[in-house]
Order: sequence, then structure tokens, then C-alpha cells
Amino acid sequence: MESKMDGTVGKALNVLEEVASFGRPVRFSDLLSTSAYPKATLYRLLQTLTNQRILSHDADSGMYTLGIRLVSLAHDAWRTSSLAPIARPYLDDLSAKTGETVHLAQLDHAQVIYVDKRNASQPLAMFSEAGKVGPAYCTGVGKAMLAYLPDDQLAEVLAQQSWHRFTNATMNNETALRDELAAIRARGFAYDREEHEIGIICVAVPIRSERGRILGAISITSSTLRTSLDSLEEFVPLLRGTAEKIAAQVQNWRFPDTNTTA
Amino acid sequence: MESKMDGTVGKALNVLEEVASFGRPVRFSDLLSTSAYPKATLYRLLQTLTNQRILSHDADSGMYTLGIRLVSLAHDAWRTSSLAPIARPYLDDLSAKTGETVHLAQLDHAQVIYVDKRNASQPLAMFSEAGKVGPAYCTGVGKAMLAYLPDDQLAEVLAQQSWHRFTNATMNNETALRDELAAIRARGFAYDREEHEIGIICVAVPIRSERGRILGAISITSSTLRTSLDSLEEFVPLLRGTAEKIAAQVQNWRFPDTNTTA
DNA sequence: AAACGGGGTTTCAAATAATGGAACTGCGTT
DNA sequence: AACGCAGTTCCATTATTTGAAACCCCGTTT
Repeated sequence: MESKMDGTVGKALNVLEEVASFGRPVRFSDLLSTSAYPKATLYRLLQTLTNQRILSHDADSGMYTLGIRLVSLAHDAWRTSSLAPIARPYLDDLSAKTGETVHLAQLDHAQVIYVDKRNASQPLAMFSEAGKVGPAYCTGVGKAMLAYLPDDQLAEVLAQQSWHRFTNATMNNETALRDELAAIRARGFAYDREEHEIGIICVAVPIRSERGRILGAISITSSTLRTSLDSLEEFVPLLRGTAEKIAAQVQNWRFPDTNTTA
Repeated sequence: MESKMDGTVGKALNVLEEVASFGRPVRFSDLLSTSAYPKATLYRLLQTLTNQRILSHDADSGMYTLGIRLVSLAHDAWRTSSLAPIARPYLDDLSAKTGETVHLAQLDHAQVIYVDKRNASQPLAMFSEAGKVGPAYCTGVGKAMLAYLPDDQLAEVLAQQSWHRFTNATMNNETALRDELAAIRARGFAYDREEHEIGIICVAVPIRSERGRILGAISITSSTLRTSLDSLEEFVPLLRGTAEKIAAQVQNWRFPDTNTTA
């Protein structure tokens, strides 16, 4: 199921992931039936996680849920190691100028994690959007990032994709995707042609550091009811400019200190 | 420093917390100087956390930061075990009717964690607000929850407060706070009389389950420049009504199954 | 009323993983 | 060429984790 197995800590995190995957409060026996661990082991791992307030356990119902302490840890993560705080004003600007939905995402392993969003019409909902994950191989932001990933990392990531066919435009194999990635590199930006969700299209560009490391991606998303890929494409220069500005800020703020002693 | 010490997992989480507490990328030696663990141990714990993508380690700079995987875990936590998704429409309504800032918070150990917010004037910023933590003893939401906590839990929580005097209205000892909590129970809601931040006042009510368990709290916050406690108080019936509606929804959605077999 | 049985919790000797002092490596400095 | 610092690895010792089995609690069946 899960990959590496760093001793007890790894096991505990597997259990945590297991709880998360249910997406609802779970009982001990729910977990026992799914889990690879024997009763006593699972029991002790759950206890440890609960002690640490990473899980919470309702004494009455006997249910385990993810602890809100995670929310506060994530707040710190979001604040200190996502691009969101840095990119904020640029996304605001992009949103104002385009009037369309704007996403900021980063790559985690084989998945895309959305870290910020602007939605023209309705006020954005907090976590309901930030923290959301999506597949890398069939989203605009995902493909934009994969296109510029070093070979070894790309291979690793591709090996882990599920290749689920969300729509009939979804590229569901490695060869098709590798061709697409080459096209993206040639073109300089990525399309999402309803590959993840029918009716949803987007253009996306990567955010890359000076040395070419990929930091994240931004996209402008819309629906086929409102617009077309051709008109979305008009935003690409603006999008690219924004990505560059964000990258520049990242250089300044996050790594001002490549050679500092203290 | 940290309290309980559940074996290796506990140690790993201490290290994680340590990284988080810096609030910026840290080097191995930064951590080594703060940490209680010997070099080799700390090193291995960091490796494990990095393998698990709970931390991320930049090979070039040698810096550790919190991993964005935390953000996605927190998304699940927020979605499945915070009140935010359930409370959302009610907060919208409250915000519309009052035109003031609205907070939804939950208690985690000795701290208040804000899980949602509405801000009349400016569009809300994602994590910059959700996930934020505050002290329980000098915030409206914190006091509203403490007031209805069972004795044993209250004692435990009070023992862990820092009693920092943020303003000169801050209650900085247990006796003062216990009196205040009694007053809150008598009155049915809590004030924040600039106890955490000068110029910031609020009224808050707890969200309690049918059986009296405290689930969270909501508050209406404003500034002394715009309004007074007396006028804020006019919102209390509305606030209380909202809390009751949220509590009712929680009964329906979160525990529909006190006696279910499957 | 006694036997049953499904969660959940605890025990304890054996198996495994964590520990940390010390030695080592790589690299920029004196 | 020697030094010093940050980070990494070694390995015998030590402490923690393991999990089969026994147990407990409590509501249900006979």
C-alpha cells in the first residue's frame, strides 16, 4: 500500500493516512479491517497519535478523526513553505485583470496540491480549496510542472500516476503524456482541454527559479460555456509575466541567504 | 519543553514542532542547538520525516521546511473534523446580517484554533486566517469555550496557559479567569474587552452539543474605533441563535449514528 | 440467568528498531 | 598543508516495538 517504511514513525503516518483516506470519522474496527497491522499494533499507534493530538478520539462514539492540530501545523507550513504568501498580490492582480478563476499549485510527490485560489464570482472558501489535491498528469498546473521536471524525478512521478481516465480527453498513458510534455516545453505553457473535468479548460505556466528548478505553477481556468481555449490563450503573456514576477520574489524572500553564515 | 513522550513517534513530532516553531527554513545545526536530541538521533528523525514528505529538505541550501503534504492532510482534517464545512452557511448569514468580522474557533488542548472567518470589508485570506492559533484565556472564543468545559479538563487547560499580559486588560492569573468564567456562564456569552489586542473587542458564544459538550465557539469582532461593547451586545441573540443552529446541524451530520451497526 | 460474541484493551517474552559516542567526510578557511 | 565546521555514517548497546493470546466489558441470545 504505502511505499517506504521508516520504522515506527512510518507506520504511524501510514495509519494517519489511512484515517484521512476514509474522509469521515472511523471506528477502530473500520481501520483494523483495512490496515496491514495487527490489532495490538494498530491500537497502540492510534493511541500514540491521539496522545499527540494528531488524531482525535471521541470517547462516546469511539470514533477517530483527524485532529485540528493538523490544521494549525498546516497553517505554519502554508505560511512558511508554500508560495502562497509571496504570490498573493500577484494572484490578486491576475484575478482582477482576467476576471477568471486563478490557481496556484505546487507539486508534492506525484500529486498537485493547490495552495491558493482566486475566484472571480464567489468569495473563496478556505480549506475547501487550499490543500486540495489533484492528479498531476491531467491538470494544467500539473502538466506545466511535469514538463520542466528533471528526467529522474519525472520518471519517478510518472511511475506513480494512476492514469485514470476522467474524461475522454484524459491522457491515460505515459507515452501520450510524454509527447504532450514535449509540446508544452515547445509552446511554453500547458492547456487543460477538459482532461480532468468535462467543460473545464485552462492555460497554465510553471513558476521556475533562476536555475530552472520548478517551484510551482499558476493557471487561469474557465468553462467551455463561457469561453474557449483560444481566448484563454490571450492571457498567456500576462500569466507568464506573473509567474516570472513570483519567481523573482521567491529568489528575494526565500533564499536571500545562499551564502550567509548566521 | 514538550509534554508526553510516546516513543519514537513522539520524538519525531517534537522535531516537527521544533521546525514549525522557527517559522522559517532551518538548517540542521539550527535545530541541533535547540533540540534535546543528540546529533545522530536528530539527524535520523529529520531523515525519516523528510522521507515521509512531512518535512521537505532543499538539497542546495540544506534547509528544512514543513512539507506541503501537511497542507493536504490539514485539508482533510478541516473538511472532516472541523465545524467549518457545517457552519459555513450560518457564518455567511451572520456576516451579512452584522457586517462585522465573524470567527469560528475550536479548542485544541490549551489553544484556540480558528477554523473559519468572515471579514466584512476585505476578502478573506486563506490560511492566513484558518489554522491560526491564539491563547484560550484572553480571547472571546477561548473564554466562551473554557466557561463550559468540565472541571477536570478546565484544570488541565488552565495549568498550561502562559498568562502573558498582552494588554493591561488581560487576565493574567487563574483566579481572575475563573471569576470571569463564572460571569460568562451567568451571562451566557463572553466579552473580549481588548484583552488580547488593544482596540479589538468582541462578543462570543460557545457552540454546545445537546449533551452540553463544547464543540467550538463563534464570535463577532470589531474595533473600539467603530463600535462599543454595548452595541456589539445587540448581536448576541443573533449570535446565540446561530450557535444553536450550528449545533443542531452537527448533531445531524456528524453523529447521525450513535447506535448504528454499520 | 447463564452462555455468547463482537468490539476494544492489556500482557509479556521475543524480535526489532532506536540510540548516541565517536569516528569520518567534504569543503571552505587560515 | 593543517584547521574547523556542518553534516553524515558506524556499530555495539539499549530501549522500544511487536503481536499472539488472554482478557474485559457490555449488550444480545438462548
